[in-house]
Amino acid sequence: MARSDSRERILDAAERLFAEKGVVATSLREIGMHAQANPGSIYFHWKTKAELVRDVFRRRLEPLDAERVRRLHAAERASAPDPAPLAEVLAALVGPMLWIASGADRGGPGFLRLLGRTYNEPDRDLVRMLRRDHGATLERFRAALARALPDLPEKQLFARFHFALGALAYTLGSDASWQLAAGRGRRAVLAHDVLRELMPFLVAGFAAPRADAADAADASRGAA
Amino acid sequence: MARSDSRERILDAAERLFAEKGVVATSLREIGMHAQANPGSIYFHWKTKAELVRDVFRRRLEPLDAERVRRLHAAERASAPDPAPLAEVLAALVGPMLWIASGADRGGPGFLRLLGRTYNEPDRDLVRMLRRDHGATLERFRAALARALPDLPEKQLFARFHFALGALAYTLGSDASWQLAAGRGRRAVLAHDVLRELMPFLVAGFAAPRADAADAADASRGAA
DNA sequence: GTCTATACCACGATAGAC
DNA sequence: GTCTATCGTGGTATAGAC
Repeated sequence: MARSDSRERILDAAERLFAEKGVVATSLREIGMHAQANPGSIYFHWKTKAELVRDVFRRRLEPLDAERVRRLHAAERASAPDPAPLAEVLAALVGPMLWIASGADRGGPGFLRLLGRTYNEPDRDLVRMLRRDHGATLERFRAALARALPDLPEKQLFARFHFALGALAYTLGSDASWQLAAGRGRRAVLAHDVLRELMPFLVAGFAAPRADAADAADASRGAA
Repeated sequence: MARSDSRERILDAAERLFAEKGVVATSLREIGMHAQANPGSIYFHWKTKAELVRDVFRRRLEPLDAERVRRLHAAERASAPDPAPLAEVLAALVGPMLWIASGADRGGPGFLRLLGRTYNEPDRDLVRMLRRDHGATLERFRAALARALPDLPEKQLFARFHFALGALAYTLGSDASWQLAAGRGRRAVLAHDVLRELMPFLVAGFAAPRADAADAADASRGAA
């Protein structure tokens, strides 16, 4: 297939370069070079750079979203009529990333890194696009967490959900986290370790009691 | 003072634009326009764009670092000869951000947002510069956390420290978190609320037990 | 369907008038 | 100390040969 051949090569090269240097800093010229395709030929497959970016993410996120929802539903069925327990919901959110990390045909650790970085990237349109295409899945998890923690006020739940996504995104995106087990040399193993460490941290964080008055006063005290 | 006048205006404009659109996406022309200064005149004060960026961060981070270290030392003196307790160390790390958020002359919530975004920005040199200039403070906190949690293996502590920084960075950087209490309209109040919610989440996360075998197996189970 | 060549523009940075 | 003018580079995107 002459068509899909070049198209996939371009997507692969773009994914790798985006993960390394960021989306905005990667030029179409560079993508073309690394894909052994001509920069100009990218415009046969996509109208603009933004649409190429969209497809780079969609190719990986659609299976990831599907797997997350599948595991969430499985957990909910297993515990019905009670809501799925907190640890199960979080495992359905985080676990499929190990599945991503362990398969090069699913993007591997490189895509996880790209994903982590991009969620916090200051490109308005890019984040907006991600939210439009894949926000529904996150909303399902927010709702499942609300059912698992019926006593936690909505505002607190929302805040903690963001903390969890932040811990996930930053850890996957940061260089430092990939050096955690630098001795081993293999990145897939590393992502596995990091994500496994994340689970108890998140479970405990979500289950934490509210801040009492003393803590809050202490935290907000300014300079002398 | 003709000198510091324009210089400060440029720093202010750069800070605001960096927070809105990101460092790489902001041009010197744009900074000059918003600062009511000529793009070319920026090169009188700084040799390159990178040095301007460095100063934008340094202006805010040096007081922030100093305040963090001051509060950490205060906590350590208060509990000596025992190590400072976990909650106190975390409060010294997070609390001074409220102090930043509450003062426009210290950058306000805008700078917090910039800081949150930049820690995850894929610009290698920028992150490297931040680490070189201000990594020593974070290292002090890592060491203080190790003393507060002597039973937690170094690798786990390192991972959890990254989770905490991630939750902090993402929350401060994300647009969504700033809409938490959109009804109130005032951003400083909002940053205050968000950071106060963060404290119990982090304390519980750091104090969490290690993952047991069952959890780990569950989290790593792939697709069917 | 892919390549070459190129238009067009904005970028960072410099030189020199004032 | 600030401005204008401009250079060279490299970005996205297009036109048209093959």
